[in-house]
Amino acid sequence: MGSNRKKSFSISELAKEFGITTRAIRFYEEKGLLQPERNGQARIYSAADRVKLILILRGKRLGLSLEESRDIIEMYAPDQDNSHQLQKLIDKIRDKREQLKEQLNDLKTMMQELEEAEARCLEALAYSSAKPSKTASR
Amino acid sequence: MGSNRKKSFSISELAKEFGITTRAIRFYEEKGLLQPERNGQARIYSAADRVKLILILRGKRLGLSLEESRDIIEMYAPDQDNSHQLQKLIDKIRDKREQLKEQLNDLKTMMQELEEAEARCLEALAYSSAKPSKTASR
DNA sequence: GCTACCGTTGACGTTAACGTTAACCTCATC
DNA sequence: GATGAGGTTAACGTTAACGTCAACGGTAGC
Repeated sequence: MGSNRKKSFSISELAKEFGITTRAIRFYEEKGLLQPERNGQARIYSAADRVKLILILRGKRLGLSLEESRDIIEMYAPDQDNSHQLQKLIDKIRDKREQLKEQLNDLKTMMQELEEAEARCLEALAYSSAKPSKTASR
Repeated sequence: MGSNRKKSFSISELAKEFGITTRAIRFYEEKGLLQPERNGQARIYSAADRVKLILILRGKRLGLSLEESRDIIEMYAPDQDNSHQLQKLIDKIRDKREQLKEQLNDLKTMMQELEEAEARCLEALAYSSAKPSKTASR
């Protein structure tokens, strides 16, 4: 482990680490997903900001919109203003977990079907190589 | 049981069944995901077309693009032209399965973290209702 | 023949999530 | 003091995935 224990990061450091552009990172800020400190003009990202970025990118891999990712980030760290709405937050978390459960089912189904498709292909391949009819086998 | 055993469907039937618009269905055709028969001008969708629609919508729930869904649909039913490229197809299927595996991991992690977040919220809720300090509990 | 309903083909509008370009600042270095 | 490597804001461009008209065609019922 190495550079993970840093306390702050520049925008290009993060961009390079996660393989995205600085433009994207600024865009996430524009959309309220990040609120980095400033050193004069320049942005300074904390370790917490970096974690938020990780959450954002994971969200993207799962097909979440930035707004959904923002919601989820807020679920992790309810701020003081909202913490009296704890019950609402809990409901939101449960909703999202339900959605993820359905997504999980979709995912498993699709994986299984692809597995079957692969099996069929392998079979067809074995068959065609055993009995090369039209396309000559060189 | 019921209307699933039909052999053909109108565009509005499918739209209603899946809660999407006819415009969307025509768009999928425009993008090469569907190729319904015609009765004069009108489109007629077969049971197979309906299945493809199901795959498309599942793909969307998983965050796939229409192009990715089209690829996957082709994986299920390799056409004659491509069947001599069976090995390539198998590779594509394996790639996609690898992607889905990673997505599965992301999903599980996120679910687990949300579970923990929920637990923390519940704890905070119990604590604040045992000791109502600022916000009165009415 | 008129109306209602379902379908069609354009064609333009919209939103999300950035990409791209321009014009500028700031600091270190040659 | 010119140059280069990073950073900034502002503004327009782009792509995917449709939404939203507009204008029109077939047919079933009155």
